[in-house]
Amino acid sequence: MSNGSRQAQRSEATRRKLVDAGRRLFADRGFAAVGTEELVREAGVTRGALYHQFADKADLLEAIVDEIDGELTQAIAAGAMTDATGPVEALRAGAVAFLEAVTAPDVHRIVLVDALPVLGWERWRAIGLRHGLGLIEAALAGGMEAGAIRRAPTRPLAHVLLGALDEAALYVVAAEDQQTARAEMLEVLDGLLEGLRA
Amino acid sequence: MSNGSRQAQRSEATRRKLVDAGRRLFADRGFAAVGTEELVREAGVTRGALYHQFADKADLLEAIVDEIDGELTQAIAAGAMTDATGPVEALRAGAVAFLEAVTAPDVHRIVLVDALPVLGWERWRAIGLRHGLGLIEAALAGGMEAGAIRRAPTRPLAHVLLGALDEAALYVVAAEDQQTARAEMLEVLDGLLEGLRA
DNA sequence: GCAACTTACGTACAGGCAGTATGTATGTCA
DNA sequence: TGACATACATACTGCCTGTACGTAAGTTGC
Repeated sequence: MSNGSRQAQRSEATRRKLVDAGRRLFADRGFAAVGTEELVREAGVTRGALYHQFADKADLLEAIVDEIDGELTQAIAAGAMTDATGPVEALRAGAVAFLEAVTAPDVHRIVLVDALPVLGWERWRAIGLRHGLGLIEAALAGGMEAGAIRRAPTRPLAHVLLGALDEAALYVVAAEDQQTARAEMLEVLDGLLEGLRA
Repeated sequence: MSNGSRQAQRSEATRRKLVDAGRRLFADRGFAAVGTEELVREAGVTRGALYHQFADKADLLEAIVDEIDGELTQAIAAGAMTDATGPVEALRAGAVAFLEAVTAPDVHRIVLVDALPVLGWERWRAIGLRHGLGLIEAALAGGMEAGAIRRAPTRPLAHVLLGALDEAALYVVAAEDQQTARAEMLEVLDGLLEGLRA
């Protein structure tokens, strides 16, 4: 792959425009409700560019989900979870940060609502494994190794925890009073996480 | 509502045909991949009947989800959970039954994958509250009243548990070896539920 | 038991949208 | 600098949902 070539730069620039436009529009009105015509208009390119850069509309969504998930996980891992006193505390800090960040429409609408049926569970899971799911699984494995967390199959446990977090996020976003909803959810999640201790 | 009138019977019959056909086809290939033409052909009616009985395609999906969710919850509540020795045991029995029943494609594909973005979270949640979510919440409230479960906001807790169950179901269905996946998931869920005790 | 009305369904049409085929310009490399 | 590849532009096709309108079956007041 010719790296910094002018063509590669141009490609990358249009990909950026399409991904950015997709994030905005899909987050606002949902994947299905945004036509490719409006999408490329917003991005300042043509449909030809879209279908040159991506196989189809779902492929663009996959790129968007991957980016959002990556940013989110990166921020949580590098931020809240780093200076935790132990594995359980790290997971709790991650949950707090997650519920905080998920208020942004990008995350919940695109990643939690629209992505699953469009990409199918396999592709969706594959993205998660590279990011949030992987982070949780690593934290769990580390905690078990250190004797802080009761031993259990890490992969299924990570799935279950992420499922709980996702539903918690949707609950908070849809709540009329997000403040109390978030507080209640953190209390609940805290209880679950405490139950993980060895 | 004229009850047993011949018209009402006819209406109910075509509704049944449409709902049944939808369950089969949507479960197999997903909501978006099945056109209304094929749907009514399978049901043995015409598009006119479809759009007379339901406002739109999503409205049909809502009826299907409501029916599936109702059947599932009814079966679990009347079956596994009745002869449990306590609230936590009842929840565990419910989880077992749920993971067992969810292997049928109706449930996971339609209810867990397709329904959310089509109906939106509000409508989706409203259905759940009438069935599975309501069942869990009632079990939790009863357990807290009886002192068997640690006190916590029941509604958010029910959401989180159902989210965990849903993700567990998807995990099991997608697994190559469903037997071990289900066993692992039950072990994990059991741990979470044990953590609920007072 | 018939006429006015409603319900249930059939059919043809219109708009929109995803994906493709084909053309063109720009960049790359021997 | 000429052959080739990449990146994009545009026109077109098929599909699919929802709607408008027509018709037949059923129901109710008198």
